[in-house]
Amino acid sequence: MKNISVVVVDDHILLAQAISSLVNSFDQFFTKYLCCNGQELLDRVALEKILPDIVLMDVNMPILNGIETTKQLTKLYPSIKVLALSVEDEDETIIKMLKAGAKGYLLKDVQKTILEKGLLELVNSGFYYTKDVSNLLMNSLSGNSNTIQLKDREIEFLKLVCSEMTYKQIAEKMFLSPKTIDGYRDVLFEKLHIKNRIGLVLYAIKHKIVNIS
Amino acid sequence: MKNISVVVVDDHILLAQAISSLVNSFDQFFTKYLCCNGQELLDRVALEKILPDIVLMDVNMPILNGIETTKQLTKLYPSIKVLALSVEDEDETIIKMLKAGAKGYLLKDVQKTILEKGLLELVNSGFYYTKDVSNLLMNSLSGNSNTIQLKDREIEFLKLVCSEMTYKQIAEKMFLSPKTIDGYRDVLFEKLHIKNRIGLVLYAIKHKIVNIS
DNA sequence: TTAAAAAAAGGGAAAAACACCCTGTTTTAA
DNA sequence: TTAAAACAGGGTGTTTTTCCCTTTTTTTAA
Repeated sequence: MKNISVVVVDDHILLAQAISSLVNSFDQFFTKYLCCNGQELLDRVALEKILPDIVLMDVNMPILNGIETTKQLTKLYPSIKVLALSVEDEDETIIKMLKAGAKGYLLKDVQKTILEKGLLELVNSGFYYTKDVSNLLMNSLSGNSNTIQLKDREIEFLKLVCSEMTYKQIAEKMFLSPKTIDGYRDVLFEKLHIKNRIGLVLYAIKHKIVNIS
Repeated sequence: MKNISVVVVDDHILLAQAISSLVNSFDQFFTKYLCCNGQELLDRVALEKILPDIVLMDVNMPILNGIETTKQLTKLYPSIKVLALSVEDEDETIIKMLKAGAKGYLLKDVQKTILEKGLLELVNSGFYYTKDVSNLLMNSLSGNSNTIQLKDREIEFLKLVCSEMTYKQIAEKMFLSPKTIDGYRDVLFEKLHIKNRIGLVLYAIKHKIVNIS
């Protein structure tokens, strides 16, 4: 009966164990093992002869986050089905996760029956999208993808903006002229419909470009 | 055997159910019911003849958060033991929660055995503190409590600082002269050892005075 | 009830941020 | 291979922020 193996990846051990306990309460599923972060999962899977059927993956994790982990995992082992499980309901994050190869995305505030249903669907159909996620996907794919693309250098700049440094000091740190920094700032103001540096800080934090720990 | 009742309060239903499943796997404990937020808990408890023994309370919740809920709950029903369960490891939050009347504080990244131990201790001793929390309490009580106290108006100001408004606009919104706002800012710079407005924004976000949703 | 403390308001000036103009060079893509 | 886009930088002026001060008003406590 219990023939479908699940691996739970979550940096909060108690939560991982709790979810594992829940999974074990489902008829057809059992938890193979738990991992505290993405790196641990990749290391562990690499050593295995028999791969897990499903990985229940948290998105926000230290060391190697859910998105990166999913990217690498699905590339190396396309047969493993990743179901993202997160508190994060930002469109951008969901899209990123699905692009990375996740076969479904569940918010942590769904009912456990939904989780069971999701796992079953994943086995039967190979994917599972809730209505919300489907709608999101539709909008995203129908040209409406106004995902603002930031360049590497802009992201680097944004990180420094979220500090008490002046633009002059940021320029020094990036080995650029203060004038160039002026340019970066103005471009971002335009791109993000923002008026001042406070706006940049709020944007960077909201979109997790920097992490205030 | 299963004679100690536990109520789980967490806004993420799946997590509440998962933790509940875990609790039910412990010998002496059973989950009485789940709540999605503090208000729901208070309403429910008010209707009951037999109170739960233990409440496993998340700290960050919508509608009525863990701290406020604990305050009210322990005031009305001192016999109920609240065990805080959170991802939050900020000293300030922990102190607040314990001051509110929680009998223990567990991080969500502990082992499930610790949870079981905590629950047992709670029943036997009436409280359960991990080593970390004990140390924190010590430092906090031994005069070393340099918890920076912000005034209501300062908090109101800080919230507005975390927006794209200029100080002049903030002054208007608070019905004060821009010069008074200058004063507020300078006082906070001094208090928080900060150099500029960006510092204020970072502080406010880090200490959850504003919530970037 | 009076002295002290805190809150509110203000003047002035330097520094930083912002806005808008511009010129080249280097990459990228049609 | 050529046009467009991205990148780096310059000049100038305005606004906002920051940091000195001082003064008035309100609150608090002795």
